Amino acid sequence: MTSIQISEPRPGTTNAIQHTASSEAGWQRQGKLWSNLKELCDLLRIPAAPSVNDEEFLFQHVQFKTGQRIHTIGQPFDTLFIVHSGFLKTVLIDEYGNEQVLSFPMKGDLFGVDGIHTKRYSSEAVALSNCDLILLPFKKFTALGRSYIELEHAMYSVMSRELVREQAMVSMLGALSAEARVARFLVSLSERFAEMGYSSKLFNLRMTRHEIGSYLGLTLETVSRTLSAFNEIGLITVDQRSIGIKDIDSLRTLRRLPPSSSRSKAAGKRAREAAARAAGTEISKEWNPIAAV
Amino acid sequence: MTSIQISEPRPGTTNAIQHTASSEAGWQRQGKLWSNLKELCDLLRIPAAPSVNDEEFLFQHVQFKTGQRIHTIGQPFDTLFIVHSGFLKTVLIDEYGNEQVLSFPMKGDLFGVDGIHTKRYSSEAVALSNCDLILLPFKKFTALGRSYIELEHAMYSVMSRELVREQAMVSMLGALSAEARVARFLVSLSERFAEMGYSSKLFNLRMTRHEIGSYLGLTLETVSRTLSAFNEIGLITVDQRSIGIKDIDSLRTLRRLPPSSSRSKAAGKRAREAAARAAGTEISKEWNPIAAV
DNA sequence: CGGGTCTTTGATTAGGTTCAATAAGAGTGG
DNA sequence: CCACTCTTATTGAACCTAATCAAAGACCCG
Repeated sequence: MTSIQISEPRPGTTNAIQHTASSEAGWQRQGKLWSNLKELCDLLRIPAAPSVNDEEFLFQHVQFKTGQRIHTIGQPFDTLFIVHSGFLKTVLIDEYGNEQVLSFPMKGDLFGVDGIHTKRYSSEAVALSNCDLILLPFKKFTALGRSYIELEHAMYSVMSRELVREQAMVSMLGALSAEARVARFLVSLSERFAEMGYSSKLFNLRMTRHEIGSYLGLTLETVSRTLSAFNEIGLITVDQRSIGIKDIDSLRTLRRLPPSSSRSKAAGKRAREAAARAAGTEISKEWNPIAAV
Repeated sequence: MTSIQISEPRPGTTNAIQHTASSEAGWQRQGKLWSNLKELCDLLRIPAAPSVNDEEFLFQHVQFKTGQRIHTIGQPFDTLFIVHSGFLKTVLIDEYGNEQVLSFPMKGDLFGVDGIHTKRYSSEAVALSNCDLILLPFKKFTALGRSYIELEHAMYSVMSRELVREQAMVSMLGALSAEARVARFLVSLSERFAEMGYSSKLFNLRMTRHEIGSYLGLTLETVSRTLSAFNEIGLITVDQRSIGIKDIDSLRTLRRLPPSSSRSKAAGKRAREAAARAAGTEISKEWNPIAAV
């Protein structure tokens, strides 16, 4: 959104979480200061623990501005975060300082989980827009889990969901073409926006082409070109950060023969069944990337 | 190892877990039938809950033979698995029947976690060798967690570790060249074998080139060629499934400029620091893939 | 308005896939 | 025990997708 990105002077360890809700009066008007358990569960899209409408357990909100870093790699872990509003990215940084985008957390997403194991965050989270986050002190949370079984289970569930998401990501990176990746990315964004109550047909990207590329294992040029190509064949409209979805079904089914790998003899069998459903052969030579699935 | 692979007629839902330890007498001699909590924690490489040397909680072992399927996609979830001995693979299967290998669980690894969220396994696990697995009925386990805090925390920890592993995988697929992926794969295998008490210098691959390729997002040909190339320049020796590690350090530091993506302006700063350490420039044009890190 | 960031588009290159053919094992059965 | 088959592995040659290099345009914010 803006150009500040990462520009913040790396808040020392605790500093990052000190933007308590009581500062920056202008911004906080539109955000709540505390949420109860019920709201948490709703936000996380997990069956709310009905027994715990208890008002005594409240979780603090914190606001971050575009470009601010929520936590850094190696910082001692003690808190999980739930996105109440806004958009972020989580990134890994290699020894050359290159960023690898891992996820784009948005409303209802949990992040910080990677810190549990080593007691230090293994990734970095940055606000891509002004954000309202809910703090989940891990100790407090596990303690609560012991009293409220549903909550504990919810935690497992959310972590499992994250794991499945990562698996899907691995699968995508391992097996899909550039166009298919971009297409799926758009579809998943569209669906997320729908869930959040925004338009699924017209929305603004909160991240740069570079960040999308990193997330999808592509270069920013390829992302840009692919979006332009989708635009030309009428699947979407593109104007900078603004995306209009014109043909979600084509986007959803767009793919190309996996770059190979995969196909196993066992696959042969299953492929035949699948092929039946799929009906119609694969893609012509021309620029017509839409498989008839 | 053998050719049975996946050939099993897809055990109906419950069938898969019915190889109770009391069948197949010949094989079970060499495996334990039950493990206590302490052994579980040791196996999982997590700080053992010292208070729970309790002999009353025992977990059943189950044996699987090469090629047998432990669980299938969509099968109702109720059990986690810990590998006591043997080698497996977990795979996702797309609509064309293509396999995407997600992991190669071995001694001390937990799998089945992806089933928690949807109550159904989202992946399939297959034995690549004869295996001895420990069953962790999820209900029983969470119940125990409530009594033994350390155990609950251990579960979070292991799940977090899995998540970090997946993140590393995503990062690798998104940013590393084919040679670097294969090199890292060999290094991680070597390290795992060392942990398990085997030789880190000479070992047999338990999986096919095809499976490695799927895991690394490459074709089997590329894997084969890369191994041959490593062999030629003396990093390893290869003879079919047998791998000899000759220069682990070169394998560990081998990489190539990320295919792009990544490099951000912020990276510029960090890159300079990193470059200092890195000292020495990148790779010559010739086939000399070893960076001087 | 000016500098910086982000995006688009073109031309070229190259890493990795694809197709194809051969070889090497492993298991089976006569 | 050897022939036969099936799976797995190796290697070559051609092709193609996506990366790289380069340059210009759009947008944003001070």
